[in-house]
Amino acid sequence: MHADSTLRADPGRGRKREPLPRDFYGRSALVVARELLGARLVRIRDGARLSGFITETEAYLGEEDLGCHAKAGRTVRTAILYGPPGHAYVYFTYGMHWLLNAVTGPIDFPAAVLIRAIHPAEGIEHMTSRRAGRGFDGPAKLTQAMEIDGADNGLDLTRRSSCLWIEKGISVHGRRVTTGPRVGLDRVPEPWKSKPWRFLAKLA
DNA sequence: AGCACGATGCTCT
DNA sequence: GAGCATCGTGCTT
Repeated sequence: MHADSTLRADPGRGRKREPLPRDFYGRSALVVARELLGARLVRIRDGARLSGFITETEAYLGEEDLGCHAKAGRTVRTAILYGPPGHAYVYFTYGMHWLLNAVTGPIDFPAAVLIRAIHPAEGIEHMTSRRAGRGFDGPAKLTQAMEIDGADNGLDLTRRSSCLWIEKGISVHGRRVTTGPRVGLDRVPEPWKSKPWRFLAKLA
């Protein structure tokens, strides 16, 4: 049984199985975070497709946002956030985890969308074995399942040659979207701590 | 079902 | 040297 069978097909137009274009990412991280719900995250590994539908995202918006890494300004680590949209920002945290973001908005405005969870679709066996059967709902869980790490930092998500991109997936109706405060920002001051910039999709 | 905690190393102060 | 956009285990309820 294929996981796709539980999800309705995308009725929208536009080419599927093609990386989303640069202008998709060139908008506000808030818009991109919402629009990425239901999109298909694709990873090519050993010539095979691993993919999953994005079910949870968070937006991080500029130097003013004290939850965003760019709050410290332009550094070696955050330089990618100031570059063109549509690139991967992959960073290491808690001494062992890699987290995947998509850079958004115009050049010189540091913003990104964190991809926090996927509903697996292709290459499930491969991803499950990477996870020892422990699931994909968590930003470090999906990177482990898809073998995404620091080597992927800066990749252009609009190019197939990156072996990492995002495609049009299924459309997620507004009724199935919920928002809330971003996770893990306990020591971030208000109002940033409580901004409802986390987006969750209930699929099928 | 929920909380506390340790693992483990990079980044910025 | 402190803090971290987390996870899995183990213990309590």
